[in-house]
Amino acid sequence: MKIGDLAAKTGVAPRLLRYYEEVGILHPFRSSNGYRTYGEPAIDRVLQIRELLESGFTTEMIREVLPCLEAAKEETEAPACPAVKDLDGLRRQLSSIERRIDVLQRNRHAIETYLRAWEDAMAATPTAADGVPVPVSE
Amino acid sequence: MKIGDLAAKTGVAPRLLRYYEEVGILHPFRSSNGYRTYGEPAIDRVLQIRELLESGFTTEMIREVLPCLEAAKEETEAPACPAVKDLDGLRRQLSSIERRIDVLQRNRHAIETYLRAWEDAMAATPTAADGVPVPVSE
DNA sequence: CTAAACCTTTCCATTAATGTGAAGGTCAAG
DNA sequence: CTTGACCTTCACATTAATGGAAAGGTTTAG
Repeated sequence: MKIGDLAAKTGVAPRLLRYYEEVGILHPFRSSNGYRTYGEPAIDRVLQIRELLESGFTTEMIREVLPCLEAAKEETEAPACPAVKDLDGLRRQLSSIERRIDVLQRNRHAIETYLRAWEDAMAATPTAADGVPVPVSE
Repeated sequence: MKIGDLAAKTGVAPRLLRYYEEVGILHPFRSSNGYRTYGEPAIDRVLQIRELLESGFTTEMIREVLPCLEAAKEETEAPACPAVKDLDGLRRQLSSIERRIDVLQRNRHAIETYLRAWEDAMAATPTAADGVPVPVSE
């Protein structure tokens, strides 16, 4: 698969696929003409990368955790050794992720509460066309 | 409270406090000499901003949700009206947050699994000083 | 064979968040 | 009144992620 094909299948611009290689999170082969060549697994890997980037990971964090995320997918009982180099780094990543889940959950809850209050108010109150409740004089 | 005090109490550089004002997520008063003046609530607000930034929010997202997060804290039954301008934007933020929680949880789980497998392997296997399991010939 | 549609590398631009320094105003302590 | 520690604005630098164009090689279709 050439870079354009992978771009088409993932919706990620060729420019970015080259960038991901540059920062060491994607490792295409090269065919004799110098063209990058990707296998099928690259599709999932790129989608995974996008997902992580959109969730606020940096490419550096991704470089650390991606090998282990992929190793975790293989049903091998004994862990393969890709990320062995820094087990502690991995633990730090893990607690960073946990902190962020926590923040996200707290804020999700606050927004839900706020939205629900608003929706209740909308249901109980005459509203103008723009959805803003009309003040009720009493 | 002047900018240096707030910086000291939050651990956030004055430069950044000015930046947060510039992008509209922090709103100090000005005293007659032109100095920025912050009240006590600014401390929590700044800490909240840091937390959100570190969890991958942009200042733009923060500008959208912060008023409502603060409104949600007040126990007022009827929602105050700060973020009224874009209730739909808020719903989009909410589902974006939910997507991200999802991604984070999936990856937390994968990393936990991987780490646990590694720890088990370490416990069951002779290890060298650097913590890397020694291959056992059989 | 040629033109279109790929691919390559290189370099420059942009946005967000942040760091840093210059040039100058304010204020409190000595 | 002067000095030092603040504060102000303005401007430029940097890093990460991304966009884009230039100049040139390859491949495929006609």
